[in-house]
Amino acid sequence: MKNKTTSPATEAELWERACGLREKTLGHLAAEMGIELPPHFKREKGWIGQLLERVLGASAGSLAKPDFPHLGIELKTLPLKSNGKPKESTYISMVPLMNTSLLTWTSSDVYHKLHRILWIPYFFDTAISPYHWHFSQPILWSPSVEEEAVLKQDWQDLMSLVQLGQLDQIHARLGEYLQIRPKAMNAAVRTKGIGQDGTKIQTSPLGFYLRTSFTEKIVL
DNA sequence: GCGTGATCATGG
DNA sequence: CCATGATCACGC
Repeated sequence: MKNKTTSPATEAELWERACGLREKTLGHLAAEMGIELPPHFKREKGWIGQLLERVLGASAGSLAKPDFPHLGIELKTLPLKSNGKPKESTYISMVPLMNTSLLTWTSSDVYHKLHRILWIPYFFDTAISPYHWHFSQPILWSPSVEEEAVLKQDWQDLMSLVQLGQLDQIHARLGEYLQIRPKAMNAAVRTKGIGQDGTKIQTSPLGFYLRTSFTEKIVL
């Protein structure tokens, strides 16, 4: 992708740009940026997110950052079903598996990423070409006090399993708003973690995700 | 290998 | 139909 928008100076400017996306099609937006949809669209799972980074002027690439560092705002695309509800869970960040003893909720990646999010919803529909998919009304969101209390509890519960060497007991059914699922190229990928006896083991990389039922409350 | 962007594909 | 567990692409 070639064209890249300059970074928005203020939250208001970012919001203006985001609202300009409303009702636009994916194909139209790509054309404006001088790029084409990839031929194997299904395999390029992050393509829309990366397009929006460019369109809205987010910081480059895969650095560990909020997408808009000076604004403290994270950018997330959100696929919607035809009924307007989210189709998928939302990836937030990797689960730290080593050296987590001093980590707290407010010092965690999850806390910082969820502090403020610009959601760009779009209608996901495999019955038509992705070229014709429409963006919807953007949402600038921060968790309520009540929501953050639950998120914090989920994070603490899940992280305690990580710290206690109980990785084998972690699965996606745990957590009310937050869940942990694999996050890797495939199931053969290994990283270091804490095992049952407290020693270092090789294990699968994991990620924190927001449940679809939680993001549904955001878009409704 | 790790972290960014996520959705895919199948079993229940 | 749906969430879980698995997977895809890319930068460095």
